[in-house]
Amino acid sequence: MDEQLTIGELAHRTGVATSALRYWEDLGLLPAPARVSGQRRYPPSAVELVGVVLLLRGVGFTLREVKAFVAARSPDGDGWRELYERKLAELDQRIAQAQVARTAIAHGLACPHENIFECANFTAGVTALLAGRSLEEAHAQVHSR
Amino acid sequence: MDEQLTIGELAHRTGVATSALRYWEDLGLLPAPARVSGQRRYPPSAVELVGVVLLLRGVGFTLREVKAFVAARSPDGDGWRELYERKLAELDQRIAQAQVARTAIAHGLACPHENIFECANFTAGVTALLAGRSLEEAHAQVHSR
DNA sequence: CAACGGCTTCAAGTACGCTTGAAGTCAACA
DNA sequence: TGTTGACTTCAAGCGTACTTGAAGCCGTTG
Repeated sequence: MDEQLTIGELAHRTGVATSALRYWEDLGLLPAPARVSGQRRYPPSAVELVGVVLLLRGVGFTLREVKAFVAARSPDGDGWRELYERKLAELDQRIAQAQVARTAIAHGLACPHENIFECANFTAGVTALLAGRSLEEAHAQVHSR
Repeated sequence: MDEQLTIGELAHRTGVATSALRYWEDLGLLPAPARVSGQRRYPPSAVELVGVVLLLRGVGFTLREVKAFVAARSPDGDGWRELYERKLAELDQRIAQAQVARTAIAHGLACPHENIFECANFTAGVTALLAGRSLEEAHAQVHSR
């Protein structure tokens, strides 16, 4: 049936603008497809490839990271395994943070306080987040505030 | 002890650059703090406020969305409740998507295929994602191409 | 044949989220 | 008193991820 897709059809099926698809190709994110009288013709599998890009971009990876991710698989070197494991760990962190945010918002909804910051439950996750970000020099904090 | 924080101290405790804090203030994301001879002095609660911004920004909300989120709480109107519920729903979607990505990557790691797209498990989540994004007009697809 | 829709390239513009640099103020300290 | 360090404003620059516009090619259709 549909052996090959024009860029318009691919855009239609993925919800990604044709301009974005060309941009992704320029970045090396999508492989340059075959051409018929100058026009791009994509194999049906391109739909899934675009889907993977959407998925990974959607969870916070940059296009360059996504590129490394999808490109890593072709050479059967061993680098990709480490990369995948790192990405997996990053993703787990993101998920954890998203769940912290989720409970914070949910608590914000349930909590009658007008000042949300007065709720310990609300600020608990925030404080944990900050603990990993503050530039404390480890000591100098033996005597807390 | 530390009643008031300078911008440098706030930056230090949150890991956010002073330039970024000023930028956030310009956007209206952070309230303009008190001044001592021209310099900003933040209440200790500013640390948590910055933390909330970090948390929400970190899960994919834009600064304008975060602004709406934190600003919504002050007027005791009823708009904020709807906003919070919407954000909560968005967040649940993000978490779900992140988990789809997680299982996809994990499967990519476990799967010996050199072409990941040949794994149904890998593409399953992608296909679901695309289903919600494709611009199909429902009919118009009876006769393909 | 002419017009139309969809494709092509290339350059420039846009939105977001900052950072950087210049030039200056201010309090503290030698 | 002078210099140091942290702060101030303002304008400009930067990286990411695109979009938009101009100018043109190509195949189908009236």
